[in-house]
This record gives sequence, structure tokens and C-alpha cells, in this order.
Amino acid sequence: MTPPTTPAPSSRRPGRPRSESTRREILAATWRLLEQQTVQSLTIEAIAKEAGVGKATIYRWWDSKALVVIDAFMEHHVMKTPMPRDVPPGEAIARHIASLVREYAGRSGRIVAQIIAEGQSDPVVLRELRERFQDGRRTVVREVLEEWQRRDDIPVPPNIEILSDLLYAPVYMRLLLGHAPLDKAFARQHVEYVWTLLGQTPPA
Amino acid sequence: MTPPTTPAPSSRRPGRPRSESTRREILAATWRLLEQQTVQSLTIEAIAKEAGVGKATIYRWWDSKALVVIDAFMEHHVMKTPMPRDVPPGEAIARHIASLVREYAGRSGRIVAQIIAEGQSDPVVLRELRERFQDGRRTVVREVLEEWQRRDDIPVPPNIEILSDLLYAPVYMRLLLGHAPLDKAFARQHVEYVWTLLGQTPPA
Amino acid sequence: MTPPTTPAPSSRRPGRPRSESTRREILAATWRLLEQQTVQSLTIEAIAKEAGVGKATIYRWWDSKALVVIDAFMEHHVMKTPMPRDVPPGEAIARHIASLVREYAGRSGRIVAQIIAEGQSDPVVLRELRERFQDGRRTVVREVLEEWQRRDDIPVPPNIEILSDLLYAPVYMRLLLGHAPLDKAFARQHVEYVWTLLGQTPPA
Amino acid sequence: MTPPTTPAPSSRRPGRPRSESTRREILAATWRLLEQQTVQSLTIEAIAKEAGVGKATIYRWWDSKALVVIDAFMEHHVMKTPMPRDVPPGEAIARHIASLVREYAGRSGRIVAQIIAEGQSDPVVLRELRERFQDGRRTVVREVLEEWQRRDDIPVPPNIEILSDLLYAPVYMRLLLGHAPLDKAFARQHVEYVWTLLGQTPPA
DNA sequence: AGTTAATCGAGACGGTACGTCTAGTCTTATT
DNA sequence: AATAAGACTAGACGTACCGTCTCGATTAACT
Repeated sequence: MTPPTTPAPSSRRPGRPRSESTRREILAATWRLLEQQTVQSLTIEAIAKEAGVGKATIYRWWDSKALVVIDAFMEHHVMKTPMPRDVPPGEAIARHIASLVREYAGRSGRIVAQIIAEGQSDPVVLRELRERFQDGRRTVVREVLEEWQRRDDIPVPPNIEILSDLLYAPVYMRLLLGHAPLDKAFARQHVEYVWTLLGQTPPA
Repeated sequence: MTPPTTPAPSSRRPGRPRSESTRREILAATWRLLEQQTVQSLTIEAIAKEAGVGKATIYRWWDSKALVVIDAFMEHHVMKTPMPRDVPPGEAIARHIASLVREYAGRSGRIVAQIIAEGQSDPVVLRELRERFQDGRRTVVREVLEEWQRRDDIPVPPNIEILSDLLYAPVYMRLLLGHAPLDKAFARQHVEYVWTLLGQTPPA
Repeated sequence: MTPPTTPAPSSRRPGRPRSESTRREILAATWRLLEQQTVQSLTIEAIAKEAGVGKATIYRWWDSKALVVIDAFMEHHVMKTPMPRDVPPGEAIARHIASLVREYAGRSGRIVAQIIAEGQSDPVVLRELRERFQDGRRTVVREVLEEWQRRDDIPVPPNIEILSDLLYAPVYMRLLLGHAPLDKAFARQHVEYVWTLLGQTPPA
Repeated sequence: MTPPTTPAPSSRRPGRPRSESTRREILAATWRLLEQQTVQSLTIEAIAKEAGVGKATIYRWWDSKALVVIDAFMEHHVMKTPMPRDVPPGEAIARHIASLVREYAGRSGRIVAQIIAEGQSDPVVLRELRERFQDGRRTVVREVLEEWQRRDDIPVPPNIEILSDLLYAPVYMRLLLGHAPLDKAFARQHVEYVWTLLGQTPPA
């Protein structure tokens, strides 16, 4: 199945073209339903009904419920946790972590967590989530970390992913395990501690 | 519903007592089926058939499929990742992380990941998993970290959970997101880097 | 699949026994729906809904929609066109044809016609209809015809089926083709003519 | 909807004229598919695909699947069971019945039976079938029977349809009910018996 | 030894959703 | 206009499980 985001690159295929309004309605309906239930309890049937759409139309463009949810999420997410680019790298990362925690503490966090959950039994979902949502972010983080190393000479491991994980993994762990709160206090303490270990003054 | 692990607390209830062999057969069947499929695709119906047991018998003792899986997992897990207690605390933690990575790289890891996944739409599951599988471990980790602080004066955050997460979260993140390998090289690099930040010599 | 009319011949099978009330409710619902629509437009889904029953329950006991309809028909039909046994054979046949025409001119006729229609693309249906509905009748007709031959010396073909068809086929042809009315006048004219050919006085 | 056999009666309508080759291709595709499946299981979708034609094109010219089938049947049938016109009327009828039985014993019989079946839930189909396929025949049969009466003084009922049904109904009954074979032996026995009743010598 | 009460297996039951299929309609660009 | 292509809403298909229920049969402790 062609990824639904890639329309028709060439001139034009024969037949009635895909309805853009239908696509939007499906994603909007999905998003509405996710206010009241989990991804697991969500059904294609319910999405179709809520969107006023035939089930086959959904199956035509998406391979699984989770992929619809990823699309719906991307449609409404539009990068609410950007990496600040006009501040020193250490502060950029700190602010980014804070905004990520803030975002993940709410509904978006629950939905990301449930998409990751779906991904545990469907590799396609996990891959799609990473490619569309996280890989770009990881690249930016890596660049900022390298800049930070150049500017402030922070100690960096041979494989910079190790540092990147160190910074972000606790956020995801609390999101998914819920063993401790995912809140502003956590973000501050985590940043303060790691910055101290890196020999930096934590941002105010 | 009474937790299935708590048999009969008082002297004795009237009527036919619960069959211990049936309980074991259900958990064994669950474990067998999990060799071939995911927790999500596993069904109570299939467990009942595989175990030669009525569905109602399963429902009588467990509230959900995931709770059966947790029990089956505990039955076969028997703490394969103990915290070494006869080595210096820094080395104990390092070895523990290595054994955890080793364990999670295989089937147990997949199953733990899938239980966490189930937990994203069922708080009971997540709580049960934490209480029976992780809380005890976290307590031990905390004790070892405090000993480490006393012995080697490592820098420790006010809330020691922050350090604990720093050490273990990358393992869970790789287990669940799969964005980077969960292998021996990762364990070594991660430990080496964090130990360096803590001003310690990483164990060989 | 076991014919649903044959319950459990032996002592008792394990498991919850089949619900007789459910069986009756399904057939009653089918009959109700057939007052408003054709067999072709009838759906298992609609039967299930009308009967307040799960679809699987219908599929468990019947192989196809048409077989449910046959059962529903038999349940309500209870042989409304019996062969009179206390009159001379010629008159018995004449009365039987008249009652058959009367019956087939109404709803029963439409349903029998539609079952035969279903049978054109499903041999099982046609066989079932013949075995449960027509074979018994044909046997009786044959006996009465043989008695008629003995008593009144009517001319009979070597294969008595030929005469039997001659008597009954026009009824079915009008039922199915509708090229001419299936009414009392037809029944009278048909009987009068055939009786004349057989050298008998037609009954008043 | 205009009957599809009536092309464009007037001089010329604006726009692209109906494609005759498309019409033929649809009917040919229908006929090909009917070699492998029943009318009931045949779908407009399959016909369109097999003919390389849009579904809408079929819907534009025919009101239902069964009407397409009737057209396809007429296209290939070309009256294979004509009434012989250069023999005595009794023999003409006898030969006609024999050829009808021969024809109906094969694939044509199955298709006619299935068209009649479709007609049980769609009066339009039944009417169309009669008008285009059987009414002409019935008229011819009636004429031959009347000639037979004049020539050989056979006993004829007031309404000659009664005799006509007597002759032909057993053929249709066996075609549709399948309770007894539709073969050469049947045709011979049936004709012999009826001819005897009519006081005629059966043809050799 | 007989009674009592909960357990067990089997499997039928009312439901719900699955993913597929076809109906019949519509929207394109092309002929 | 008519066409091929194919997307669209609608809804039935037959299957799979859900969690509940009714059976008869078992299994112990308590009369």
C-alpha cells in the first residue's frame, strides 16, 4: 500500500482522484474519538461512522488503525516541541526537554504512549512512528549536542546517541512506566543533575 | 477479585478447592503460546484450548489476559537479573545493567515490552507490573546507590530517583522504541560514559 | 453440519445444551421478516437482529439462509395441503390439487417459489426442500394413483411419475413462471380436462 | 431506462453514440463468466472487469444483472428449439418437446432456470423473460395445437392454455425441481402417454 | 457414608468488530 | 455525450473472540 501522504507524484492517474476532504474528515474523526478512548479500544468501524465514511475507504489508504492514529496525531501535532535555535545549545536542550515533558504530560503523551504500545506488536507502526516523528528530532538533537561540545567542551561519549538517550530516555520511561511523575519538577531536577555532571551551570 | 497468587488466607472455605494443577497448566500454556505470538494476538480462548481448560476457569481467577501473562512471566522468570551483593556498589550496578540488557535483548524483553504496551490502556496492568516486578528492584537499586555515595562520594541528586532513571531509562527506551540496538556494546558504552560523568573508573 | 432438526440422539453431549427457545425465536423472526421481503433480500444479519440473537448462533446451526427459511416454512406450514384419505382416489387428487393451488396462490406460494429459486444456485437447498417437503407427498400421490388405477381402471403410463407430473407440474409452472393465473378457475379447468382425458367424470 | 436492444430509434442524438462493440463485449464477458458460475454469484463488478468496461456503463444500459444475463442468453441462443413447420402438428409438438428437453438438459437449461430464479424476487426479470423468450413460443404452440384439433380432432379444453401447460409444464418442473431426470427417456414416455390420452398414435 | 458447596470441562449464548466484497453513485480526463 | 478508471457511502458477508451462562461431573470438608 502506498503511504497515504504521498499522493500521485507524476502527472495523473486515471479514475476519480482521492478525496482530500474525506482524508481530513477521517483524521479529524479519529482525533475526536481519541479524546474519549484509548487507541486500543478505538475501532475502524467507529472511525468510519464518526467520519461518515465507508470502512473500505479507510482500509484503502491505511494498513492499520495505528497508522491512522499516527497520521491523525501528526495532523494535529505540527511540532509543538521545537528545538529553540536562537539560544546557547545547553539552554536549547534544557528548554526542549521542558517543553517535551509539558507536552507529554497531557493527552498527546497518552497518545504517543499508546502508539508505542501498538508498535510492540506491529513493527511497521514502530518504524513509521520513528521515521515520521522521532528521527528528525534525533538529528537536530545530535547537531545541537555537537555544537555544545564545540562551544563549552562538555564531555561527550564516542557514540553521541549515548548522551542523547541519557537526556531523553527518562522522559519516555516515566511516560510509559508511570513509576514516577512526569512533571515540571522532574524536568528541572533531571536537567539540573545532568548539567552538573556535564560540568555546566544549569539554566535558571 | 482476589489476587490469584493469594490462595486461601483463612483456614479453609467450603467446597471444592482451587486446582493448583489447573493454575499451573494455564500459565504453562500461556507461556507456550507466547513463543509464537504477541500478547496482543494471544486470546483467552486460545489459552483455554491449549491448556485443556474452560474459559470460565481463567476468568474466575484473572481479570484480564495481561494479568495472566504477568503471572506466566513471573512463573518462568525467577529473577534472572539479580543485583550482585558481594561486589562494590559501582560494579554491582554495572553488572546489573549488563545482565538486564542481556535478558531484555531476548524473548523476555519482548514480553516485558508487550506487557508495558498492554498497560498503556489498562492502568491495572501497569500497576501490577510495577508492584510485582519493578518496585522491589528499584528499592534495591536505591540502596546500592546510597551505599555507592557513602563509599565513593559520587555526586547524587537530591531525589535519587533521578539518578536511578538516568541509569536504567536508556535500557527501557531502546527496548520499547527500538531506535538503536539493545546489545552488549550499548551496555558497555552507556556504563562507561555515566561512570566517567560520575568521576568513577568504569569497571573493566 | 448436523441437520438442526436432529437434536442429540444419544444420552447427552458435554457443554451447555442448545437452546430450544432460541431456535424457535430464529424461525419465528425469519417468518415475520418474510412477510415484508423476499428470501433473496432477507439477510442473516436482519434475522439475528429481529430474533435478538447473535449471528454466530444462526451460522452454528444452519449452513445457509435458505435452510433457515426452509425450517421456518416447515415450522409454520404443518402440511396445510393434506391428501384426503376418506374419499375416492380421483376425488382425493382433485381436492388435493385445489387445496395446493389455493395455498400456493398466497404467501406460502411466494416463499416456496423463492426457496426453489435459491435452490437453482445451491443444490443442497433443492435437495433439502425435496426431501423434507415434497418426497413424502409424492409417495402418497403415487399410492393414490395406483389405487385409482385398480378401482377405476384409468390409463396409467409404465412410469407412474409421468402421470404424477402431468397432474402437478402445471401448478408449479404457473407458480414459478406466472405466465397465467394460479387460481380456482385454473384448478377446475385443469382437473376437468385431465379427468376427461382419463375417461373419468370430473368431480363437481 | 430504454430497453438496451432498441439502439437509437430517431435520426441522431447529440454526443458520443453508444458503442456497439462495448455492448457486445459486455454480453460476451457475461456469457464467458456464466460457464464457471451461477447467475446469483455473478456480479456486475466481475462483468465489468472481464469486459474491460466501467461499471457505470453497464448500469447505464441495464437495470439489473439478470437483464444483462437475459440479453447475453438471447445473443447466444438464437432459438435452438424451433417448432418444425413442415410436419403434421402432432409430430411437430413431439419433436419440439424433444428438442426442448435436449436443450434444457445442458447449460442453457441451467441458465434459464437461474433466470427464472432471479425472477422470483424481481417481477421485471420474469416479465422480460416471458416476453422475449416464451410468449412468442406459446403463440406458436397455440396455433399448432389449434391446427392439430382441426386435423385430427383431438380433445381440447375450452381454454387451450390448459393443454399447452399439460404438454410443457413437466419439462419446466423437472428443470427447476430436479426431482426426476430431464432426459430423452422422459421426453419419450411423456409424449407417448399424453398422445395416448389424446387418442393419437405417438410418433416413433 | 451422605450432604453440601465450590470447582472443573465443555460449549452455547448475545454481542461486537474484523477485513472483504459488492452495490450503485460520483468524479475525473479522454474520446 | 459516452467512456474507463476508480474513489466514494453503505451495508452484508462469514469469522473470531469477548465475557457470561448453563449443563453434568468432580472433589473435598463437614456433618
